[in-house]
Amino acid sequence: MKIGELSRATGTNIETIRYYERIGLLPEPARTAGNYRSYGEAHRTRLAFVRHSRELGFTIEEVRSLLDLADHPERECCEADRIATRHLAQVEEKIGQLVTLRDELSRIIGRCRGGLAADCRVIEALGDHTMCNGDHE
Amino acid sequence: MKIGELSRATGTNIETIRYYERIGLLPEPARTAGNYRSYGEAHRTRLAFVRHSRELGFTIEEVRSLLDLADHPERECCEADRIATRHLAQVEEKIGQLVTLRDELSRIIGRCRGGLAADCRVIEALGDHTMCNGDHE
DNA sequence: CTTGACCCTGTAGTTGCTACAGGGTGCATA
DNA sequence: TATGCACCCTGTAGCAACTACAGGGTCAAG
Repeated sequence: MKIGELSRATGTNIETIRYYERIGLLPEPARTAGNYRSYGEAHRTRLAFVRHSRELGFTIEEVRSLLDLADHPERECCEADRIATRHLAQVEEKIGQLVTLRDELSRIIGRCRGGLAADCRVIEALGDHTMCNGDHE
Repeated sequence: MKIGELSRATGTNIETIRYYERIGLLPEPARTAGNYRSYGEAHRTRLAFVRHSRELGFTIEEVRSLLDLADHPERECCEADRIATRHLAQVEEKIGQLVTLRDELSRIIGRCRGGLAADCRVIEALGDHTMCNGDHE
């Protein structure tokens, strides 16, 4: 499989694939006579793992740890659970923040009376933090 | 006011203040004899506006537009409302994505039976996208 | 034998900061 | 007067996680 095929097969940008190789997430594949990268099924599986993890919001370093575990099936797997659990907590925190943000924005918006910026509620609210309820960050 | 004071007054990192000046979000302040930046109340207000906007998740370019409107009170303010509304939509979309993500993660996690990585549900699920319900991204 | 799609390396850009290195300023204290 | 210390200056490089070239090489079809 050439890199373009792998790209299409996994929905990953070609540049991204080469980037993953450079940072050591993907192993260096064999090369053809013309110096083209040549991938097999194992590469596709591994890249899919990486992409899926990234879509779920794991950082590259977390993906590295998860891959490391996947590569060593004889190890304890608690680490994977720990990484995922910590990540879940972060996602939940982020959701909370965004909900606060959404409420703040909703409160600010929609009061445009089509007038001049001088009377704009949005601009006014942005300048004056004390008008806020929630503590965004 | 010296930069350190402005930093404390607005809860903004000194490097960040200088960065905002460099990219033109804050005007260049007057300088003292010793070449120290010297800020006034107007600078503090403007920086507070910027920080507040950033905390609400507006991009630098959006902040630039909003500042531009704030600087021209004779203009129509609909643009501000438009920017904020678009941003609200983005925030709502992001919340939706994260909720999907959270559900996905919850489903994956917590099935660790303390065994070996070979049997790990987390790693298994990461490798196999077809186990997912939602369409994260 | 040339066209076009594909691939290669290497480097620089993106966003929004943050972190130095290597120096200067200004005020209090010994 | 010296010196210590907190603070400030410029300029550049780093972070995450890619993305986007520039400037070239490969390969199959027509």
